[in-house]
Amino acid sequence: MDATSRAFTALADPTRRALIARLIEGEAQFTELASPFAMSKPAVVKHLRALEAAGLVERLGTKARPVYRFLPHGLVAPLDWIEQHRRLWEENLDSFATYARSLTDQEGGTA
Amino acid sequence: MDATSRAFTALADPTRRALIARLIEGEAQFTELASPFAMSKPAVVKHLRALEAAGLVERLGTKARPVYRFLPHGLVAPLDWIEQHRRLWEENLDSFATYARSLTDQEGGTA
DNA sequence: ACAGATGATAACTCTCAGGTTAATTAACTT
DNA sequence: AAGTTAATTAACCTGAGAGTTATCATCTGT
Repeated sequence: MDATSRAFTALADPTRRALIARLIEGEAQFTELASPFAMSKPAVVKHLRALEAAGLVERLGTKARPVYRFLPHGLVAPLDWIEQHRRLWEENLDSFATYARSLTDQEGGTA
Repeated sequence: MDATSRAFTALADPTRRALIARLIEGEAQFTELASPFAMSKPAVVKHLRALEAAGLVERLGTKARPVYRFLPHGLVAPLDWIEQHRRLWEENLDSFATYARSLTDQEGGTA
């Protein structure tokens, strides 16, 4: 699976988006990260692993009491994809407008 | 499922991203949309349904020979989410920098 | 009217994501 | 060193996603 797909997949889950939102406030231990959610702790662990795999989060400190940190670079791939395609869309609109105008100018009539 | 999750889910699949990229070039019928892909036609139909459900694509014209069109508004929700959280991250960095500077200024030492 | 092509649906398989409980590991505390 | 707690891993269940083939419906052209 490519990096862009992994990033979009990671962001597709509301629990994972909430974890990111929390980590933007600052680093946190697992217990604090898991506390807002109704689900079991292993479920939260899996979400954190998905975020790690997508490069959105890293684990620091000891193995038994790690601290989780947000990695903003993980947002670059999905952001770039969306912005590039929005730009392509706008350019396409421009070129269509230019084309339509050239028709109008040359032939003096609407289709 | 909320709209943001649907949009990110739709964008998580490379086939669906390729369909969007094609539709940005202009409207297209089903056969043309499906032709670049190795998979069967029903598989492409399902991807198009996912894009419709996410508000990224609409179907126009007759039911039997529809034309598919890209809907740029479908990119708004995921783009907003990413940009908002990137902004929050930057503000958080700023506030941390401000806080750290205030400590340095007042107490004249590094922690 | 009917033959061919186009697009969609039905029904099925298979894999994987997201959840559970129970067991395990690793660090602190005393 | 023994016990406690925090975090993870193991093993399992279930449902949804992505694909298949076969069938059906609807236009189009002659």
